[in-house]
Amino acid sequence: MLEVARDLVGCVVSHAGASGVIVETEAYHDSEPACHAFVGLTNRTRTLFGPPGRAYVYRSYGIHALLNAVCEPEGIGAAVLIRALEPLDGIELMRTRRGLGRVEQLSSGPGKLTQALGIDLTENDTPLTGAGPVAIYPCPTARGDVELVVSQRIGITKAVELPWRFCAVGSVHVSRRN
DNA sequence: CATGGGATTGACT
DNA sequence: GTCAATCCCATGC
Repeated sequence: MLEVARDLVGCVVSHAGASGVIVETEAYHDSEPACHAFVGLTNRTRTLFGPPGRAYVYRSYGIHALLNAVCEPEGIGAAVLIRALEPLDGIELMRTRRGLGRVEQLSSGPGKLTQALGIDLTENDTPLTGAGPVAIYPCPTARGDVELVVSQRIGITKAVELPWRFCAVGSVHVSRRN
């Protein structure tokens, strides 16, 4: 799971005419209380405990949709939260969806990037492999080898100490800089 | 069936 | 720096 979180930085996520390069991720696992799957298998966490390579999308604070990639085998509740993107294609469409002009603010946060890509709860439990509406794949240009900085996860109240956040060094598109 | 708490954001002091 | 918006869902009565 941590390996997936590291590998996803530098990959491309695309949906509905827009795409971006992942510059920030966080890992979550059912063994620690910050993870939704910590409470066990419920209707909400069904996707998390399902097969890997699918999207877990949920509503945060009643307002935002947050995108995760489920990443451990079926029966283990673990996922990687996609926290920020560097816009790649469909930037005008992203601007329209976000109602903003500045590229640095189009997708520099987990709620912002789903809005920019047009992702909502209907994409929950769909495959990320290319067979579904949301696709994640390696960056076509030589962007794969990114230097990472590891830190504590953001915006949570439990298991705050785990160093499970991964950011691309120097990116101006991460949600919060060091 | 009622309640409370978020893996956030943007507006405002 | 503070704070409200807003809804899904797990929990408890």
